[in-house]
Amino acid sequence: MPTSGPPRPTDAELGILRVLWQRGPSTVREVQEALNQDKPTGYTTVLKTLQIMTEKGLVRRNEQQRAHVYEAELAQHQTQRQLVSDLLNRVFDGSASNLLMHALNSKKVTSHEELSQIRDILDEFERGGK
Amino acid sequence: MPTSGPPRPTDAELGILRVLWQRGPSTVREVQEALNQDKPTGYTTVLKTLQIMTEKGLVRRNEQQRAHVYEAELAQHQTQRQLVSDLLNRVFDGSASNLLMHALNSKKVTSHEELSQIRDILDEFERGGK
DNA sequence: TTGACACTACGAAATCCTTCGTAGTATTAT
DNA sequence: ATAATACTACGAAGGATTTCGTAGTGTCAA
Repeated sequence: MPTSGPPRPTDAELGILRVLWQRGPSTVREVQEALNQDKPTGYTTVLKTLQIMTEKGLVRRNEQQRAHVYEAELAQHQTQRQLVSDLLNRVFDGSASNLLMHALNSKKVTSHEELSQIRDILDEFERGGK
Repeated sequence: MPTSGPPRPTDAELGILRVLWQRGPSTVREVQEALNQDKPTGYTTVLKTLQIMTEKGLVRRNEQQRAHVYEAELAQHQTQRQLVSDLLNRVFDGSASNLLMHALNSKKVTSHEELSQIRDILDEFERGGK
């Protein structure tokens, strides 16, 4: 068994990861400016958090340039899977149907497109077995 | 606008809420013994956490008896909705289909019953508009 | 070369989370 | 009545999270 991957990211860490997924590898400055669109965040706050995330294995750091370049260790979909799996177990006793029901109900609107997209996923899933 | 409800429960708090949802209104002792099935937990640890949860509005306390009786402030389904809505926004950019896909993939097995149950939910949702 | 500027490293404060020990009070059994 | 027992309240320790200031160092233009 391989070593069991990075831990669940905290709220602030997730905010940074979202930027990295969207922008790709980025400097502290770039991340900070992206976060500032939403909410004022000090430069050294972002720096420190990224340093901690490096220790945790949530991001990887390239030190070739003076301004280090950070990138997410896991792809977005891997973290998404980790977090939804966590919620499924901790809150929904593993019931995916229950989870979906609450997801649909919690949204203001759900388009017909999205619903048929979900049906496609179900078909795919039922056929492929996997 | 009404005051915006209790905060997101932490991990330990969620463990206690699960017991309260399952057992109904319970004393500290009862909660502690239930938690001990899974993982050794000190009595005063449970007590203290329940006191904090009372301050946060996560549980309600009935002090009629010497051993106070606690019950969850929100029904299980309300908290489930809160948490899934949170995850949907913070991690999935509101895409329910994306969330479902990861939920299905993250499970070891998904029965045909569960899949058709999910289809029922979709039908219900599409028809009712609600 | 030297001053302005940008970047990293680090320490530390403020808050939260989790855990547990101790003190105080009430109940129960002998 | 008194000792054992059960319960609440409270403080505090230890760790994690989030934030920011300061120091040190490198880069670049005038």
